[in-house]
Amino acid sequence: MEQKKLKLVDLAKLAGVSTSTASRALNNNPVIKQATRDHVQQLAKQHNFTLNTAASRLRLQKTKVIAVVINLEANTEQSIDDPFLLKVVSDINQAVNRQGYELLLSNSYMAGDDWYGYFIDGRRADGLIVVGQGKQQNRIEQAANLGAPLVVWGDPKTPSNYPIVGSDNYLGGLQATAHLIARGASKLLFLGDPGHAEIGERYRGFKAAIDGASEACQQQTVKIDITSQAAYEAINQLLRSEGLTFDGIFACSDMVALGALKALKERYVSVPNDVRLVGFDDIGMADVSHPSLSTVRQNTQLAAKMLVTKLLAQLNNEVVDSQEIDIELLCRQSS
Amino acid sequence: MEQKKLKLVDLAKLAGVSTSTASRALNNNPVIKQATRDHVQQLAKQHNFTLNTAASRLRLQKTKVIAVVINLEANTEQSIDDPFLLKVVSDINQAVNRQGYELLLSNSYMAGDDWYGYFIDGRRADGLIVVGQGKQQNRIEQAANLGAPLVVWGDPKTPSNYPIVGSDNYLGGLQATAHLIARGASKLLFLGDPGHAEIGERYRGFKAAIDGASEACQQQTVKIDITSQAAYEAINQLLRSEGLTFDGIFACSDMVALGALKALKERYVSVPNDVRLVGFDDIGMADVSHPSLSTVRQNTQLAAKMLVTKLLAQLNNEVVDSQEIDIELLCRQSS
DNA sequence: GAGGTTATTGCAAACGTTTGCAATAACTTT
DNA sequence: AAAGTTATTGCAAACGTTTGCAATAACCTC
Repeated sequence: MEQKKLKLVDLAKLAGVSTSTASRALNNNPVIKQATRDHVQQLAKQHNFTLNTAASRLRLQKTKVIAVVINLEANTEQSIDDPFLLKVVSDINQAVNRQGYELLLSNSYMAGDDWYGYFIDGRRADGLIVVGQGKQQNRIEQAANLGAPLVVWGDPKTPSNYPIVGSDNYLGGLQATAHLIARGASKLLFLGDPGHAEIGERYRGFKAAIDGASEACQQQTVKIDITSQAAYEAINQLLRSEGLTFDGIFACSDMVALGALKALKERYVSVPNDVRLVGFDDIGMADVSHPSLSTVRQNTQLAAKMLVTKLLAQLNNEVVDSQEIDIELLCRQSS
Repeated sequence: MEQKKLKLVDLAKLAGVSTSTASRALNNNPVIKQATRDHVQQLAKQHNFTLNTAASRLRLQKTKVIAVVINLEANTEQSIDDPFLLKVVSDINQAVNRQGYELLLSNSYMAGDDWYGYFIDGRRADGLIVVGQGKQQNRIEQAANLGAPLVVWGDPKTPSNYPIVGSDNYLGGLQATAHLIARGASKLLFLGDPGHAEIGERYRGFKAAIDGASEACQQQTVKIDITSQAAYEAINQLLRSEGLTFDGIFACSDMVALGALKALKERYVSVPNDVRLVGFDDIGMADVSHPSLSTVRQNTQLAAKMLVTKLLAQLNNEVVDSQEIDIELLCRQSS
């Protein structure tokens, strides 16, 4: 069982051909006679031969690996726990695999600030997918400027020298808020931090919906972190100090919405009767929550596919640009 | 900006030393004079020099990479969406990084069946962390037998030729169920598939608690997949066909518990008054749910640390064995 | 200051692939 | 059957590190 690792030269010897022929045969190079190819390949299978990727990468100067960098501001040292982000990563993993690439999961802890050097020069990956635009995109910009093949999951409306794939956050915010208004809400609350790129767009949509409403609406914004905990506390606090000053909430994410929902329920504010609530993302829990959560669904699967496609196009020296993914308003019980 | 990649030999030239000295200097080899080391290192920083990992790995015969294999039965082609599993991966990522290793995220789609060949022989990683024991562990066994450094997140009680790290599922099930009984439940329902390794242990704990109860208890088991959807449907179905035949549920996971909770609420079964409910995992949502979900907390952070520690020990040729992680029963509103 | 010891550096080989080019084998064509 | 083509294979170099060993430089000791 502890047999010596079979190298290409050994396989070649077994097949009675030279190393070069063996190599070409494995890569199905048509210059090699079909019979020889079959023979070598069959032998390889039989001995479960595997190429040494280190050697192969060194020679080819490419890795067939894509690095996914989780780019969170505060959480640098913490593990992420927003299920939505993890879902995005998982979908990217799928998409990457389907293209025959491997996925190196990384973050700034490992990569430091010089992503180009670390990943590209360091030959750890052929390209980068950055998840989370963050507030400061200087590291991304730098990597892009140095010529790193790179795509970002974020807000596509952000002007940038790199392609961004993401949902139409503006439209999402607009539709969600318009929906709240249509359902009778007139005192609207935005829950989230407009300083964040994607959320800022959702906020713009929120305001646009209010501006465009036929009836006059009040509005307020509570700026919080994107966690259910923060939302829970913020709503609690607000209810305690000001009472029920709103009848519609557009939460910047489902986790935030669910935190708000909990606070509301605990204080016997009925959702959707007293307050209508819409979230963003459509995480699995949105449907399971009670009342089920109306939300703006982000098509992460399609997005992941686009991200990878655009990245591979860059590896192919094509120029690609940002792209918006359609969102879908899901009206469930909370609104 | 599109400057040529600096190689070690170039850096050496800049520093006025030989390649070998440069190499040793970068690795802080004490055989090199301190001044020289400083000089080279400073120069490296200044030019953000990065070693070519492909070359380095080829030469060193190790990668400084750990592969994490998501080992799910059905979902092979689907992206995972159980937030708990994703949390585990995220925590492993942390732990791996802290040890200076990178994380290759993989699954059977890429790796095929011969994990030893693919990862170890293929020099893609130095060791494997398998997440999810699954029902059939032949692939794991095979890899372990071939000598792959490998640890598994699963049920540590399973006899195996490889180390397993996981929670004390039996005790968790026991405590959760005993807690339900202590709170007055006597008609108990187990929600989950006992055929699955870890869940089987939870089920054993469930039964043991009932056997050990001072009062006689009824019990029933509803075998479902580990999804909130399945739980929702199962409970709905059960209520419709049989009515409320239980007053305590031990769900094999939080997602399952939350699915059940939704079904109960929709049918106006009060939790915890009519039915007491305990889940397993302590995902973020457990606390945010309303009523908040009592559950058995799994210490994924500690587990991740242990997994990595044990894997590195194996790389160091030490022999390690399975280990159980303490669980903690969290009594919240649902029970 | 000669001989011995130790601290520091450099030479060159090796890790296992892939590929340009040259060489051979197998066919055509006349 | 010789000469010209084309199909198939092999030789050897290259990818960029790391490291055993030999070489040199620096330092002692008497």
